[in-house]
Amino acid sequence: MGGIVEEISASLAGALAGALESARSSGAVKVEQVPDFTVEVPREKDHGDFAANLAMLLAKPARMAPRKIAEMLVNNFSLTGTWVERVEIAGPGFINFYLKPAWVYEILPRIIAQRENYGRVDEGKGKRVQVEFVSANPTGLLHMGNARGAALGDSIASILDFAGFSVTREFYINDAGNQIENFGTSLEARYMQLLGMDVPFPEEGYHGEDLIGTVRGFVDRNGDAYLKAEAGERRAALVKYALNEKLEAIKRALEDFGVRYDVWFSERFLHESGAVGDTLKLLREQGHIYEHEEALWFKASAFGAEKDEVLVRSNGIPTYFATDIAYHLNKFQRGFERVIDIWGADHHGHVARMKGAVAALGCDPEALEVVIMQLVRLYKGGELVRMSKRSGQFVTLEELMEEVGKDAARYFFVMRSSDSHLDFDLDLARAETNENPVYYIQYAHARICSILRQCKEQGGKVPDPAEVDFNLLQEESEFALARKLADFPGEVASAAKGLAPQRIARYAHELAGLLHSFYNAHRVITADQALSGARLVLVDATRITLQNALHLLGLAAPERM
RNA sequence: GCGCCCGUAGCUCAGGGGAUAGAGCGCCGGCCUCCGGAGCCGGAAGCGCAGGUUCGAUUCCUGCCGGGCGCACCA
Repeated sequence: MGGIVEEISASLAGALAGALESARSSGAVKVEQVPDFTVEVPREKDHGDFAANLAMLLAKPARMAPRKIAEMLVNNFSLTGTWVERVEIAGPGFINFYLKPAWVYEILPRIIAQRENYGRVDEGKGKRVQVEFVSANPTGLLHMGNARGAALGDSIASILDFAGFSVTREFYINDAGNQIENFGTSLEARYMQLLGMDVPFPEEGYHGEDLIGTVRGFVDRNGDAYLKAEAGERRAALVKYALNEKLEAIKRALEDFGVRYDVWFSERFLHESGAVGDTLKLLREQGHIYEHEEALWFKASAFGAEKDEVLVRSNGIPTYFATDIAYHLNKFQRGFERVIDIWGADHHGHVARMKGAVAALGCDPEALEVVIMQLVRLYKGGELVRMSKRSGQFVTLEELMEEVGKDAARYFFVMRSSDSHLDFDLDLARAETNENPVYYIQYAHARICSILRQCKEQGGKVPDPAEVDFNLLQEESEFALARKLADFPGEVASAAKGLAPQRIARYAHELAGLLHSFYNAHRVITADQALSGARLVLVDATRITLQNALHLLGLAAPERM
């Protein structure tokens, strides 16, 4: 597994290290250690296919001019058995390797053979990793921030899976605690109001319009049966009904968005199973808890946080933080080696104390990674739309999908880094649907499919790569396309390492661009059968790679548009 | 005030210790008798400011300026 680019880079590095060895044993260069050098693909084409910085790093320890060292290394470097055509010393002391162009075409048979697995790498070595994302309160519908979290989390999970990790996608259901109490009083007020009573709506309640519809459904079923019931019983019935309805709506919306979870984890379970109490006990035994003004505090400041935090209020009710600690302990108890949380920027203050709590429980705080995503700002009619469940003003995930489509929305959310703000101009997204980059990529895929259909109609087929002469691919745009295909495994590895789906988004866009350029310059199906065969393999390999990249982002790879 | 994130082209954003910093939109000028013009080709235009580390800084560090978000016995 891994890419041809990585293989060649590694073998060149090995050969250079060997060259340094022989230069050393002959006494030409005097250094104690081989420095940590790199063999990379230079940005400039004119600087070769690969370039090494070894000579520059040796300059100081060897007390020699870098170009002089480079010369010595090159003299001790054997070209036999490699793709290297020539070596050049350039600039301040770079060693630039120029390869026989055919090296790039080695990738094509591999792609055809690996199909939907092309691009898989083994960064993870099967390590178990959990990605928890969205985890929206089941008290309303999903908004734009949740949508970004969904697109990000799902793509990160897919990329990690492709990079060799064993991934679990998890949604944490906040179905207990303070907000549920609040939810209950809000529902109760709506219930009374619907039944004609003049009761005030709680100021801090959930003002969302959707709640009225939910309660109306409850009334249709139960009528005024709960009017005379005891308040606690009434609220419990309302909450049970509403939570179920909201959660189902959330599940449906996420599924329509292309997101499927492995685990839906209930907060209530943590309370009912005694996990919260056990966790508090554990912390207390370790001496990380103290009492102050009748509340129980966690010594978060002892673990690098800014200040200590309340775990149990003076009224005896544990805080959200206490429950969250129990939840994270549970995650580690389930055997995950990496635990990744995707949070909105408004929760970033929570990171240090959560890591502190993990450390206090004897787990490795490094094993908890929190991806902070900056908030989404929604613009409509040139004005900022305030999104808040309390105010009831928000655009839901469903509405977003209706307006711009699932694929466009998902691409938009992951095309930029998570720690970059996202200005989502709804009008623009709606008006310029055709200009959305996702169509550009999908169009490239559909275009190839069209060529392959054409080929089939004419009685032809994509030949077995073993029978193809790739030396016929002499055009620059052919080389550039194949070269880009070879980059895919490396891109997957970087995206996984950086939890950065935007890398895949950009890669797919660039690959599509190269396909379009090639397509406009040259015909695939021509009278020249040998050349057509080579080009068919080239575009088929492009189709496979585009499809794999699109799937990592949860986007469709349409055969027709 | 303290903490985290961000200041890159007119706009929205990628990138990142190296040798000539990219894309989309917008703007200007071209390209189909031809496998899908939802496309292609060309052009103008940029690393907030000041120090520091380094052979080399747009990238790392410090300070400043500007923007966002946090700093509850809320979640």
